[in-house]
Amino acid sequence: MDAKAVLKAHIAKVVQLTDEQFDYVFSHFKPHSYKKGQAIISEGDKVDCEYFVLEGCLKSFYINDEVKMYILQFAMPTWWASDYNALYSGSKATISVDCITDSQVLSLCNADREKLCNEIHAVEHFFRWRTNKGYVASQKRLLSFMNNDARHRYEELMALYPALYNIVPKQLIAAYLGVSRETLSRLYNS
Amino acid sequence: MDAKAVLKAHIAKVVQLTDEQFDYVFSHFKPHSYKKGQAIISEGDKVDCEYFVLEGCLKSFYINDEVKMYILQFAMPTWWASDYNALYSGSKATISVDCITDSQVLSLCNADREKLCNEIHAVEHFFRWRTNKGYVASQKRLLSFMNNDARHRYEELMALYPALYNIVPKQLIAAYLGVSRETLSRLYNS
DNA sequence: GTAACTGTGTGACCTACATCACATTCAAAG
DNA sequence: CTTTGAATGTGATGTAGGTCACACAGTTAC
Repeated sequence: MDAKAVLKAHIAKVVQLTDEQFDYVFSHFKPHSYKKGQAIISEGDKVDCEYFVLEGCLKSFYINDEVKMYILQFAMPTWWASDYNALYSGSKATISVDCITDSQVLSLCNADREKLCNEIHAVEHFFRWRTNKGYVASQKRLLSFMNNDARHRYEELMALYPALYNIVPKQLIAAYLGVSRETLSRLYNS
Repeated sequence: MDAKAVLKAHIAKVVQLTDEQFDYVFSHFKPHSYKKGQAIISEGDKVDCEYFVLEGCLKSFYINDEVKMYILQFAMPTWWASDYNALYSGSKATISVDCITDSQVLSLCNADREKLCNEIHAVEHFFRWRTNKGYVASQKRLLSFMNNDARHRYEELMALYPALYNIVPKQLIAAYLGVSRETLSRLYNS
């Protein structure tokens, strides 16, 4: 399935666009190929775009003063990633995004998204829906953080996204769970 | 300022509605008065509405199997609260909402919100904007949870919402920070 | 081949915070 | 004014998980 078909199917799950509307929407997306390890957004960058994953796997992450990394999100195919705070507010990136594996993505810049949302009501509806999803997922993860210990969160993650286990180094899984890699190692070896 | 004016000012910060449009939108909101301690959404309820706070203070919270409470959000005037997962998905409430102080709120039911979003493009834009805000705030809080210790999170919260210190029992602040009330007590007495 | 680098396991120790127990303060109700 | 109960403070002790140190793969670079 090509980029266009993937995006079309993704949007069609939520709203109906005519073919002309979709073609118009799609014309605002730009395809990109990235290699494993390549950065898409780095701390301090001006953030203009968000990214829709076609193939591969991205991560969005924060690195603190002690150079410890925390992963906000793994982005698999048909997921979106960016530093949304920076994207919406126009501030510099504090969240970075890079590639865990070789990846194909489509970029959509903020101005174009807003333009499309303004021009096509259904597109605005789509993005409201998508952000809702993200919001609810984020709340759930927050609760899981408060409520559950590391083992529980690990099992939750593996149940939800078993594919991650093979694709993603365990260091990164630890950084997503908010534990040290040593602790994670001890968790599943017992 | 009456309910109508408060909501109008709140929406006007984001989108422009004509007076007729706003009157129409407002006609879908219902005013409610609640007493301190009164429940608005209880675990297991069918969730039909979200709530816009005019006066007072609500909390949305989760209670786990060991009857420990975790607070997702304090809702002050002009904030919104509900169990959004249940509201959007039609499932039963796992998140509860109740009143920390006597409160005045406006309710908007899910079907009406969707209807209004569909009928008036600007309203859909408003709700997309609002959910964006919530999403970004939730991500920030998640990061703070992973990155910072309890003292840091406490100071962050007090810097952001100093008003909470006077209004909200410290038990509840602890439940928001995700620490025991004993730990919180030790934190600010040193 | 070997070097260098990145990822992972494992032991020894340390710390932030939870839990339990009880004392105290404060506010509401009689 | 007294009683009751909720909210808060504080000590003693337990534990999940962090940190540091080092060993041992598995890859990539030469």
